[in-house]
Amino acid sequence: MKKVGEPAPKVRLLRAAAALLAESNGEPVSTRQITQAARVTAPTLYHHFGDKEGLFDAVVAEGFSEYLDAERSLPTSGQPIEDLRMHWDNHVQFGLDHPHLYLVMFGNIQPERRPSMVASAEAFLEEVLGRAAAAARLVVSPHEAARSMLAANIGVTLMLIAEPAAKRNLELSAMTREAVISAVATDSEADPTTDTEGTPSVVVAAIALNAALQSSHPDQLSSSELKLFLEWLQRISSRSAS
Amino acid sequence: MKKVGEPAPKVRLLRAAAALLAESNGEPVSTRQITQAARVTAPTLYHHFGDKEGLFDAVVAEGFSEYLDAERSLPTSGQPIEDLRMHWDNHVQFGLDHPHLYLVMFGNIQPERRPSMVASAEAFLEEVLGRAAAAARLVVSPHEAARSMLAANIGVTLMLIAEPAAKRNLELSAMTREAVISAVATDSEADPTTDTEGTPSVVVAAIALNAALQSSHPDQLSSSELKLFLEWLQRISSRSAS
DNA sequence: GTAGCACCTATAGCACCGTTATATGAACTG
DNA sequence: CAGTTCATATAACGGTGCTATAGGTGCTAC
Repeated sequence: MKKVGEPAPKVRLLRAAAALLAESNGEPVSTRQITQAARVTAPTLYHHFGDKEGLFDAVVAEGFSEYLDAERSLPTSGQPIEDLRMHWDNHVQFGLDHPHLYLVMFGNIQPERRPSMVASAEAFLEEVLGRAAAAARLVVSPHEAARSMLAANIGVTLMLIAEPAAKRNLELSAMTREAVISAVATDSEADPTTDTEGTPSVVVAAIALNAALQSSHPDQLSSSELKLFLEWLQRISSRSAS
Repeated sequence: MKKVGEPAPKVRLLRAAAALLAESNGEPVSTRQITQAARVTAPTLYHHFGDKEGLFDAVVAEGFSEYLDAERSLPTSGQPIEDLRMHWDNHVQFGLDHPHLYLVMFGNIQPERRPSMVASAEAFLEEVLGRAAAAARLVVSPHEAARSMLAANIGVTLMLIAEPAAKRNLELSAMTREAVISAVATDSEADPTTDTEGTPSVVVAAIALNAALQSSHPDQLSSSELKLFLEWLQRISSRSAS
């Protein structure tokens, strides 16, 4: 029987390691710090996890399962393309919420080391894309689409993590998201052969107009009108889910 | 007793560190290994680089300068969009050639740590995109286009590095490359209405947004807001800005 | 020359790290 | 109760990043 008030040493080790890794800004965390924070001595760590790396792997595995749980619990809107946007945004948000964990999960992947978890994430995204394919909205195979989207998603998230939180510009995410989605799927429900090249997505166009307006202000709108216009433009550009 | 044909200890340390880092598959490399390989004792390392991290930073800095040299020495084809493809592929190739270095350079970026080098890479890409913008082939500002392209480029390269060399599928790169480029630029010849150098004109962007809004209406704006928004958009589109 | 003076390198050692051989306690099984 | 197994603790080993101190080395000034 476990005591209710206090978690088992194994759990305390996991939590202490996760907490210390999250706090200490990427600098290495010693086993002594961890065991002390978990109020446990060294051999306990090695009894449960075999290794320092084993403990860290367990932390990463928990991070992945948390991420996958969040992904799986996202509702299905019925519009496959909209679902893609939701999952993309959820991925980015997870990275920004757990930056250090994310760096280990997606930024540090060694060849032949831990493809299993990333493969799971990829497989899940492929599943979502399978639904888009079933709705005849995909122009490439779900497998390739998933790889491309995940790659871009990771790149964007890493770049957002790397820059100071205050300066983060989520338009980078929205813009790249629309770029990849529009290359992989077709927006219109109708005939998939109709090309979408002539009309770029609303979000990209809104971002472009927003950027253009920064350098030259049109004289067709009064300043108050322009202010409201820019606000609406911002709303269209960011299109934050929820 | 100094041999003339032999590089200085500082250079030997740099080369030994780079070589050992490239060989030992991501596992940590000790200062003792490095100093022994460079046939030098510990204090020499600390005299020249102050720190183990200082030495590694120097290795990374050399990697970056090698990368930037390669980028800068790429010929200019005269077709800006084609240049973008070339630089994208060069980036990927660099990553596949120096996987461990690349992981440190682009996969491990800590917030507030070393943005200067990545910023240089971004600035250079922005420069290339500036030429595309000057040819009126850009739909968004060079700055945002550079960020988006670089993010996707990094994500793709990391994913390619992570999988076994035999199984690497470069179509992932080509596909994502075209996705980002086509979202950021237009393949067709220049539109004469474009006037500004860095960013496309407000009018062009407004027309694009107007067209995009015809096919899909955003749910961020109420119908009454949208009506007014479209009217203003029409006004901006009708005449060129001051 | 040689005295002074920066520079660069070596000897030897510190404090810390990950890890483990060994031992002790607790909990269940018969 | 004895036997077995699991979980934790004591104490220590070799390796690591790093440095206080001291010793060459090549220069310029006299």
